[in-house]
Formats: sequence, structure tokens, C-alpha cells
Amino acid sequence: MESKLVLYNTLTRNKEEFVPLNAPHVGMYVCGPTVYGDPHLGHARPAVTFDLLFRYLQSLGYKVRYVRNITDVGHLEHDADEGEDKITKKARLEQLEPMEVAHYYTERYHRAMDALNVLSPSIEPQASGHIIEQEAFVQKILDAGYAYESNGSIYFDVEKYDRDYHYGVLSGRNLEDIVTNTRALDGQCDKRHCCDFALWKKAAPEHIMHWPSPWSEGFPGWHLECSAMSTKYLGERFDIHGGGMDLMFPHHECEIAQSTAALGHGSAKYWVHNNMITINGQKMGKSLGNFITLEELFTGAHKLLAQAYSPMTIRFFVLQAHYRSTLDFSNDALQAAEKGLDRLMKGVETLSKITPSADSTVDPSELERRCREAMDDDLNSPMVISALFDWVRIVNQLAEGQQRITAADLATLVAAFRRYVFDILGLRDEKAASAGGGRDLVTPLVEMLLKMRMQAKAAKDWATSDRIRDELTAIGIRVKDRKEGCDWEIE
RNA sequence: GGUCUGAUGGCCGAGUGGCUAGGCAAAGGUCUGCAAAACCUUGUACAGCGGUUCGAAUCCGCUUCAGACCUCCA
Repeated sequence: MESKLVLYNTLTRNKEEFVPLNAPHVGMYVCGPTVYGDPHLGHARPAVTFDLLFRYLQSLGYKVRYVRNITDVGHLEHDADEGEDKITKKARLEQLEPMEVAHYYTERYHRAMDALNVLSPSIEPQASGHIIEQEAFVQKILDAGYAYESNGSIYFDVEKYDRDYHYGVLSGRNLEDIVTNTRALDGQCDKRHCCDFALWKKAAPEHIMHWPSPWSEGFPGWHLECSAMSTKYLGERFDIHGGGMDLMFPHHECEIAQSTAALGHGSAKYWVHNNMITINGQKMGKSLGNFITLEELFTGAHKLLAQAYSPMTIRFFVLQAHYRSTLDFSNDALQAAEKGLDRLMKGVETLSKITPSADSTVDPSELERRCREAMDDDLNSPMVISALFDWVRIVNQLAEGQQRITAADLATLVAAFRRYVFDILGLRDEKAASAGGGRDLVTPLVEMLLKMRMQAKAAKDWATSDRIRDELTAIGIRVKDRKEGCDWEIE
């Protein structure tokens, strides 16, 4: 842990050295998906960003407990207003069963995360499984005097809280400004103040999901689950809280208010926010209806997609930009990412075939140093990738005999590539993986044909040698002539 | 309207006072029987205007434009 990791803390608007509260343990909480829709490209951003942080912290030797929630307490309603007779309308099995919907989308989310090689968090708590904890949290806030009951619902008293603490520390807002700039919405009559937010909401008849509580049959407020579950699994104080920038206000602001009201202090030391993915310069999101699901990206089935993009292309695309910058979607950018990733993976492949020399003309410790410095500087993955590409060039020069490397230096270089490409950036060689067992069967056959081709070449029988090459190309095997002999790969 | 962020070469995208980011695309070359692959070389880009400085893409001010949040949203 000699590294000096620096993270940008939204709370202080500064890069700060990362010092865990309880080294070597690190507690990290990240807002996960709402499982009432398919995961889209936007979801890939925080998933990959915090996966990168999770992986890097682990590689530094920290024991990380990474908690990422599943929001499955939504606001599903029966279609009660269609004028049909509700009793005769549907049989039990035809009615919407919330857990079925949540389960379906949770599974799809997990499948997409696996494809992106996003590691499973340590704990993935569901909001619906923590109603008791949430109710207890509401009670704490009530006991502290920062909430009130109104018609069976419990609201957070923002005005009172703001007098004692400060509502807006994270987003940099002041209550007055928020008040003057908040639109009046319907259904707020139960609140004392327009900015008060619900901790517990009494369920209207059409609400499907509801639980008993001391106050009413209802459901927890939107911001409560993260406070309750982070406290339960990481304690009253923990290290990192992550999520998308769009959650900063009001969600994270409210979380801070809830924790502070209930516990007397905020919970997370470092607030880390990833930026958005844009499409045509606009945020890709549910409300704008301009998102592309991950499945559509993987299959190419979307009118804006010129082709299918592999999960690793998506991951690499995300990693090529710094997590706090917006990242603009386009086919050109994705295609560039695809080719770049291919070049990187080929470099790794080439590296495994290098023969060591008696001396070195290169210093592989430079790669490790550059990558570590980049990661330490607020997870600058683009800089890591840049360093790796510089070394791909050197690897190619080594393969061409233009540079030399000793066995010891080669081992260092291989270790650095493995560490950063696979362990930290979390990339996977999809081609090698998919070729897998098949290649073992194919290899001797291809080698035999290539041997015949070499003989034909030696005899200057170009017709035969070209024919072998063309036939192989036709079935997807690319022949690459080297200085001595030749190599091949499956397209 | 309020709060905040950003504008980098053909495209994507780092960099935050002086030192080549990188990838993709493009052009030329080396190698090769040819091709592919690989390698080498090439692009003086930092929205505009002013200011600070020996020196600014980088700091300050103004202007223009774009985006985010203020409502569920990664």
C-alpha cells in the first residue's frame, strides 16, 4: 500500500488522498439499478467505474466490502383507471407480481454485468428485503425530531434540519434557492414545506407494494433504502459512497440529511460521482427515451447502431474516458474502441511469444510506474491505456527483433500487462476465450497446412501457397507471415 | 430563472503554466514473390476577445455555445 491514491471528493470539490477509516478494510457503497427496466449503456458507466475502483483497491491490498443495492421497491400501480371491473378483470396469475418483474430485470442486469466482466459486489441488498431496517431508520429520525407524521405518511423536516445543520452540503445549494426554484407539484398537501421529502408513504389503494408500519400500511421513501442498508452493512461511518452525478441532488443530498439527522453525522467520507454518457450531446436516460440497452449493443439490434459491439468493446469504450467526463456515444467512437482493444489484445498475445535475450534495451518498470501513477491520480484509466499502448508498440518492436529484453525484464513486463489489462482494467480476451477448445482441435490442422505452404513457398510455387492462404482466409483464419516462418489467428 | 460543469486536431479522448498523451481514421515509407500483419515517419489542435506572466490549451475576466441538476433517472 505504498501507493498514494487520490480521489475526487464531491463533498469538498477537491482531490483528496484516500485514507481509509479502518485500514486495511474499506467500505464502499454504490447506488445500484432500479430493476424495472432493461440495463442500458448508462448503467454500464457506474458499474464499470466502481468495478475499476473495487479492483484497484483490492490490488492495493485493501479488504473491500463493496455494497451495491438493488432498488426493487418501486411505485408500481395497477391499471385501475381503465374503467374495467377490477374483480372480474384478471385472474391472480395474470396480475402483475412485483417480485416477478424485479427478479426478471435483476437477472438481466446480472447477465449484462457478467458480460461486461463487472465483478459481483460483496453484498447486493434488495430494498424490499430491508423494510424493517428502513422503518427503524425512520423511527430514529422521528426520535431525533427531524421528521413529522401527516396523514399516515412521515416526512423529513428539511427546514428544521437546515437550521441545525445545512441542507445542501453535497450539491452546493441553499434551501432558499431551492425553495424559490422548485416547481409546485401536485399531491404535496401533506407536507409542511415544499422541500420536505417522504420517509414513509401511506399507500394509495392502487399501490401494489406495501408493508405494515406503526404509521400506516405503506412503503419507504425513495432515499431511505441507501441510508438504511449502508448503515447496516458498512456501519455509521464508511469510506466511499458512489453513484451517478444525476443522483447528487436530491438523492444523495437526502441521504446525507437522513444519516445526519439519525446519527448526528454524515456517513460517507468520500463521495465519488461518475459522469453521464451522452448521445448526440444529450444525456442518455429513461426520461428522454434515447437510451440503448446493453443487449441491443451486444446484438446490434437498434436503429442507431451500425453493428454489434462486444461487451469488452463497451467496457473499453467506457474506460477510455475519465469517469468524471461526459462520454459521447457514436458508432465511430465505438468502432475506434473496438479496433483499439483488438490492438491491445494482440499486443498481449504477441508478448507471450517473445524470446528473451541476454540484455535489455527497454525498461519495463516504466510501464508499472506510469500505470500506477495514473490510477493513483483519481483513477485515470485513459492514461493507463495510453501507457499500455506505448508498450504495445515496444512489444511489437521486441517481436520484430528491433529491441531486446532479458528473461527477468520480460517477466516484469508480462506481470505488469496482466495486472493492468486483466486484473485492474478488467478486460478479457474475448477472441481467445471464444476460440477456446475449438482452437486446440484446429491448431494441428492449420499448422500442417501452413507447413505445406512454407514448402510451396520455398519451391516458389506461388499458386499453391496463395491457394492455401486464400482458403484459410475464406474460413476465417488469417495467415501472418513473419521474418521467419509464419503465424495465424482466427478472425 | 437558480446552481454547477464543459468547449482540445477528420472522429473519440487525456493533459491544467514551459517537456510527444493515447486510440481510430488518413498519407508516405520499410519488410514481403504478392498480400495481410507488423514496424517507422507525418498532423504545431486547444471556442472567441482581453488580461496576468519571461512563457498559457492550462490562471483571471468578459462573450458565445453546449450540457447536467432543480421531477423518477447511472
